[in-house]
Parts: sequence; C-alpha cells; structure tokens
Amino acid sequence: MKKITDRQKQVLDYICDFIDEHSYAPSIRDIQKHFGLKSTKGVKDHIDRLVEKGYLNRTDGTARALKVVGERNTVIRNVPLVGTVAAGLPLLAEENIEDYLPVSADMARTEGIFFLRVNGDSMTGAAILDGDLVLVRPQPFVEQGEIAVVRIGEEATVKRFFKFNTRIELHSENPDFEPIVYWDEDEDIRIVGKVTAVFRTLE
Amino acid sequence: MKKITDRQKQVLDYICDFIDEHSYAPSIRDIQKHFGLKSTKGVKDHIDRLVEKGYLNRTDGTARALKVVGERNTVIRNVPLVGTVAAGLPLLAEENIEDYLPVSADMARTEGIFFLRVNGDSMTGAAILDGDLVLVRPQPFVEQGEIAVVRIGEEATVKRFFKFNTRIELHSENPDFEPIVYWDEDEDIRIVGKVTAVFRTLE
DNA sequence: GTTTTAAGTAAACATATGTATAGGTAGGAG
DNA sequence: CTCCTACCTATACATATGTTTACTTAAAAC
Repeated sequence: MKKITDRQKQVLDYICDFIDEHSYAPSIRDIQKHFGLKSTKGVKDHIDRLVEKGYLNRTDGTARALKVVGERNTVIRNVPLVGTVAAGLPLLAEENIEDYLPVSADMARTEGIFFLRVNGDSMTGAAILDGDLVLVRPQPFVEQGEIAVVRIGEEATVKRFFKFNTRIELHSENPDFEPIVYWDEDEDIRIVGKVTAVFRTLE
Repeated sequence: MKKITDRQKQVLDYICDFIDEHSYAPSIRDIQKHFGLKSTKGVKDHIDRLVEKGYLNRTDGTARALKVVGERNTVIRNVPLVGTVAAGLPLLAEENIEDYLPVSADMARTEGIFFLRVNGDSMTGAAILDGDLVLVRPQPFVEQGEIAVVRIGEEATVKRFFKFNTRIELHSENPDFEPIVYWDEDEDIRIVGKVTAVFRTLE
C-alpha cells in the first residue's frame, strides 16, 4: 500500500473514529471543523489523495458515503443461534432463535448458516465441549469422517459421520460412547449440515 | 415493542437492506424512489412513526444519519490477531498483527484484547487444538487453574496456570507433557493474559 | 534554481437532503 | 356520523454537502 503523510494519516484516523462512533461517515465540513481548517478545500485534497492511494472509497458520490478500505472495514454477518432444539420444531423456526451473533463474512458465506449450542459430552474427543457453539452450514451430505449435525427422529446431535455402503456410523469421539449404527433404509436419520467452526467462551 | 403496519415494515426492511449494502443509510429520497412515491412527505411520515415506535434512531438530524435499532444493529469490535510471536518483539507490535477479526462487543469489552494462534498440541486435553485461535484479555494474574497466556523468556505459550506459594506450575493438559515448574524468583516468566474464548474453523 | 507536492485560504456554486405547509383519500373506532 | 390514523400528492424552503476556481506558502524533489 502506498505511503501516506502524517497529516493524511490523521485525517484517515479521524474518519475511522467518526464512523466507529456515529455509524456514518463524517461530512467534509465535519472534518474541516475538527482540524480547525478555514476552507473545505484542504479536506477535499486529503480525501482525494487518500482515495487515490486506496485508503478510502468514494464511488457513490453522495452525502456521507466515504468508506474506509482495509482492516477496519470488516464485513460481518449476523448468524442466528438456535439453542436446544425443541422436539418436532423445524430447526430454524423463529421460536428457536435465541440470539444473533456477528461473524466475519468470510466464515459465513453460505445462505442459511446458523449456530447450534452443543449439549452433552459426546464430542469431547473432537475437542468440542458441552455448551460450545458450532457454526453449521446446511447441506445434505458430508465427506467421510467430517463432523456433521445429524437429525435422528426429532432430535439433532453433533457426530462424526461415516458411511460404508448402506451402513451409517455416527462416532461420538468419546471412549465412553459406542458408535451409533444406522442403515440407509432407516427413514429417521438425515444430515442437517456440516460443522464449519467451533466457538467457546471460558468465563 | 410496539406494532408496526405492513407498510412500515416494508420501509424498515428497505432501510436495513440499504445499510447492509452501502454501509450508510438511505436518504429520504432514496426511499421515496424505491417505493415509487411522488412526495417525500409520505416517507417522512413513515420514518417519524418508526422513530416514535422505537425501531429507528434519528438523534443527529443530519444527512443519512438514520440508525436501525435492534437485532441487526449489532455492536462489533475488530480484534487484532497475532500469529506466532517472533522472539523479542512485543506481543502487540504492528509487525505481529496478521489480521483483524470481528467479535461481538459483548465478548471484547476490555481494551487491549487480542487473538493468539495456538501452536502445538500441548492444550489438547483442554479441548484447544493446534491452530485454534484464543481470545486473550491482558491481565497480570489469573485464578488458580485458569487457562492463561504465559510468557517464558521470549516465547508465549498457552497453559493452565497454578501457583502454590512461590511454586508456579504450568499444566499442558496433555498426558504426553509433564507440568512445567517455575519459582517466583525466576524473572523470565510473566502472565500475559487470560484466555476468554476459543475459536476454531474446520474446513 | 526550477519544478513538484503538500497543505492551506477564500469565495462561490450546484445539488442533496431534511423539513414544513397545505392539502386528499380510505378505513376503522367511538 | 365524526374523529382519528395511515398513507399519500404537490410544492416549497433552508441548510447540508460535495465540488470547483483562483491563489498562497513551505518544503521536498530534480
């Protein structure tokens, strides 16, 4: 990235801080007042330089449309968290949504992605603990041995998934639990999605 | 929350979508055009109703200063990720910052909080794997047995921390590793902070 | 020494934008 | 029926805001 002068850095910092505080960009005159300048032109020059050098975006040519490029301009997505899923209710029914959590857009590219709170110690061996949140991307299949959310009858669980011909094995990754074995013909088992991330808070 | 009419919901949805797309709020005339209205007054009425009912904020009285109240208005914070820390460099020097990750403000209330990439399998027993990111809140002490980032000489590691009088034990939580024992007098050991969360991506 | 660049003053200008005044229509509540 | 509210048109006004032209000063680049 091209070098910017100290003054330009000051202006950029002010714009970042302003957006953090107000959720919208400062006007040129906001910036002018903050630096005690007596003309808008000085500010315009700085902004033009910062745009040229790739630190700001000004593609929309309207009021307060400045965008900061780079680290502070993170795109996020609010992903719904479904808690312990009530039997029979569709997984993502509004009744089940406990909260929304912000996630980097990189992690949540797919439509329909959601968080699920894991209960039970069955995945301890795969370093997923009781109470952890798993990020789930809905899909009807997973690769051999991937960790999936599987719906058995009316309940959803997190298991490592294997399929040998028509034999389906769900591994708990915990020595205290035996693998659960199903057969393809069993109608009451379905892959909900793949676990793509694990989140845990420790306090 | 007070009820809103279908039309008001449409307007609110449009404002939300517009902000998602542009990062700044629509002007009254943007909304007017979108709904094909022939006067700005209709829009103004809707906005006034939505503000009265608590769905929008309009405290700043300037251009594009509308803010949506509620679930989609999540407060986030960009937390720096430091990778494998180069020996001798201060932990949060700009040279070490690999990236910034958005985190819910609830999780990152403290100033100075940062992510650290864990390397090695020493914390496998505590369900922290090689490559996981841990969220670290800087503080000079931790409670008995809490997971901490500890700096030994020039290197930072993640360990479960115990202190008995002047004897310090760092537990690896992996049966293959013996606890590391230090004594208070040793100058080259210092608690960097407490691990408050664990993040892992699986793909 | 001349040119270029950064940084700024001064004074406008055109448009964007929020707001207001003066109505109109339709439907529900009383 | 009357009143109120939701929803809308038409028009206008004041200010906010981005942009431009003309000129200045100081320091860096060549």
